[in-house]
Amino acid sequence: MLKFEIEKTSGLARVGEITTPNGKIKTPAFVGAATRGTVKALTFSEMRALGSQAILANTYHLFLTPGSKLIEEAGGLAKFSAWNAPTFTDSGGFQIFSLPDVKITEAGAKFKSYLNGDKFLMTPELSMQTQWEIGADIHMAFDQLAKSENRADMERAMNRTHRWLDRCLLEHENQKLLAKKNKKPEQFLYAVVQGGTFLNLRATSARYAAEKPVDGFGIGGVFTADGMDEMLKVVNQILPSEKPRHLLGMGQEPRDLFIGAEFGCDTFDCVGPTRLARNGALYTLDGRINIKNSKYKTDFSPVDSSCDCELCKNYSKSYLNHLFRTNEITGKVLASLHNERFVVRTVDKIRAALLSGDFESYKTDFLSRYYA
RNA sequence: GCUGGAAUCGUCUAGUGGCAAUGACAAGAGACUGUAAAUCUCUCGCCUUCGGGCUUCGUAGGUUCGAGUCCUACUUCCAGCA
Repeated sequence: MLKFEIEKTSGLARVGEITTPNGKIKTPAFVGAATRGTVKALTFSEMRALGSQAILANTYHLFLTPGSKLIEEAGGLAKFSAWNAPTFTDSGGFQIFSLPDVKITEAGAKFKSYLNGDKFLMTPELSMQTQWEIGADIHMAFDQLAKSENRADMERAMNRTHRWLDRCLLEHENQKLLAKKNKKPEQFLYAVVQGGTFLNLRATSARYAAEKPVDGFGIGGVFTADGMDEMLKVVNQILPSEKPRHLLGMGQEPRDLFIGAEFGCDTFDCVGPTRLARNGALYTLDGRINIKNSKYKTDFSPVDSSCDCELCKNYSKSYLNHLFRTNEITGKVLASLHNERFVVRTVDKIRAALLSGDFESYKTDFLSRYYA
């Protein structure tokens, strides 16, 4: 069983520490999105320097290239990428939802490779096998997101997710035995809770997952902070408190992190910070700015004077504006560094505030300023 | 000096009688939440009560119902020859 120690709780919120074979994660924590085994535009030494504790890669992408067997041969994702710290893999379930031309049956999802059009069938079993080969510390169960907000669709996807979870667990147990025999480090499985915006479906899904011998939980299918507090309240009151919970894909908006932590989520991952950065949108305590705007051409102040990242300590908005206008790679690097630092630090401060009992005031101060 | 060729929105460019005029870049703005995303969308002559109105394709004339497109002259640039 995955080791998760809770240091303090406050309502549904908790401060804790997850121990993986590749190291510890102090929670709540923001996990960097490293879909292809890299956080776009950043090196892992930069990620470490900005305080990132863990990364999340994607089974689908790594399955296609370079292939999970190769990563296994290289010694697993943490070693292959030289990240050498805790790793998660997403199951590929999200790709069923987001890619065009995916056919879903009870068996699994027929994908078409975006690289060369090759067709293959991703099943719960194959996802588990692939994740074991990739060798991340924490795996996500292969799940299905509904393609509409329609209740019937949502319920169907949820039920399929549950049936697939059982298959994932069976395969995971097989892989666990195999690993033991081969003296490979243990790897852990999170079940994924679905149910969309329907609170009773969420409750059903949480109850289903709660009874399974999994190591933790992913909460999936969330796309907006609207109603997220109510949903998390329902789900996290049902999920056993002694196991960690990961809020899948949320964190582009700082409010997501506050709501997520307050209502009992321990880790977050999101592509938003780095994608926004590459596209010129930067977080500041006073809200998001678009560094490409002409008004920054002659603004020689830092992006966020309270930020301790490399960008804000050394460079001006004017310089970053110039890098973006001239499409210099370094602009995207510095912006990514800043945004990633911003979210990591925000979650770290949430952790500190929970510990000191100042969460409410920190939250109010931050959100009222950011969304003013 | 002669002989060809060319001048179109900030730049390059499409356009061979129905055109406020193509495309790219630049510029201005917006979007982005388990990443087929260093991507995508919108605006980009002036004015507008959003119906439309006005002024545009080097300059000046002309032909034509209609000219960026055809003709004449001029101006500038390019190439070749002297």
